[in-house]
Amino acid sequence: MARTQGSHSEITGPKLREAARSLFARYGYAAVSMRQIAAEVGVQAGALYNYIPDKQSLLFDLMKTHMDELLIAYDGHMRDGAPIDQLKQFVGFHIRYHAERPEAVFIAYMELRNLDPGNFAQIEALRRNYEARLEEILKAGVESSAFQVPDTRIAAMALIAMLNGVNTWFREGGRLSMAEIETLHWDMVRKGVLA
Amino acid sequence: MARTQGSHSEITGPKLREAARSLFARYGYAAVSMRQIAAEVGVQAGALYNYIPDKQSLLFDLMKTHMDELLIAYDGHMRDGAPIDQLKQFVGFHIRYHAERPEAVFIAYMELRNLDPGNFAQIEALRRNYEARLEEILKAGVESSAFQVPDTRIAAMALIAMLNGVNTWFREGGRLSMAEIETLHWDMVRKGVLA
DNA sequence: GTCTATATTACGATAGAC
DNA sequence: GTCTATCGTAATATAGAC
Repeated sequence: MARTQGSHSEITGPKLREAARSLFARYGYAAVSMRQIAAEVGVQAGALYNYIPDKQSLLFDLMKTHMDELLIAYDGHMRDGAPIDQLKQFVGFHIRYHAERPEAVFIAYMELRNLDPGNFAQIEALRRNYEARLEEILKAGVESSAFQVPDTRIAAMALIAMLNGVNTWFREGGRLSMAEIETLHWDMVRKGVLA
Repeated sequence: MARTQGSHSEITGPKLREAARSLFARYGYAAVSMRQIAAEVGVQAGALYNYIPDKQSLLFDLMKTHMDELLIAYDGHMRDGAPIDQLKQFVGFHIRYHAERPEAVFIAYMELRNLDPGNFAQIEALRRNYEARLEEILKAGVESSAFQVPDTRIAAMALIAMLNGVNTWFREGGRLSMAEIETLHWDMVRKGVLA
């Protein structure tokens, strides 16, 4: 510690993203200054521009990376099975994956309006992509008569909204464990879509 | 029009709140300047301080008023009945009331982190108050064996999260009417809690 | 009650030394 | 790659004229 000058490209880059993720999640993109981020990283504000062209790119990078990783993780996690099994996998994956990275999740849906139009369109496309994967499960369940869902699009959005709710209040060490919360939600989801 | 000076206390006050509500909802509290609000109202920025002590008070006033009115409207809307009927009333009330004032709703849950600590505590108390009313319905239903809900607190939060989801995508004139959306959600809620 | 003008502070971003 | 210093702009809020 205590070195105030010198080259640190391999650590400053990641630290910059971590600091921005933490601060944006807590105070919001518009309320956080480049100077605050720099202080958290341990450099002066000007030094940040060796890593990013501007503040907007930093926000976009965080959101794009989060969505890309979400889709990759989802595809790696899912196994074949009946619609009811796939739905259970989705619920478990969604709750746990999001609970493990609350900051990125929070930013991804609170800061959409602070994205430039072109950036917004890209993130929106990824979000719809994820939503569509749940809808496909619901559609398959309706076709096999396992589910009774009058409108799979609405149901997919409603279920994701419900599952996202966990992220607004869950804290490690609270009254319920993550596993219990998962069970309780799966119970409601299952009953809600079953024929 | 075209009068650029003079007294307008009876219209400027409400116009100020309307402008702030609209701009905060669209761009976020931190991203909106007093000058922007003043331009929307049709006065200079300094004139706004005849109506509010500072920007923070303006945000708090919008959120406090919204929550107060929500609770009053809820109490005026609810009628006695079996838990299942009360739950249906809650779902209908919540979806419609929130759909009618999307800006205030959006602000009420996106701008919580921009409230000063004392203001935050007040709004949080009102929000928990509203949530508790749904939980009471669920508890009554469990006691009468009409509902099977293992954890009424979690279920209340999950259901409200699901219903709030409507506000993030509903637009008048879309594929589905408000009544259809209400029916679809009631269908899921009902099945999700029934014994 | 609103205006113009301004005090004070902070912002994002850049330039040039090391 | 990071520093110090700074450019140009804009923020909240206030003062005093009308």
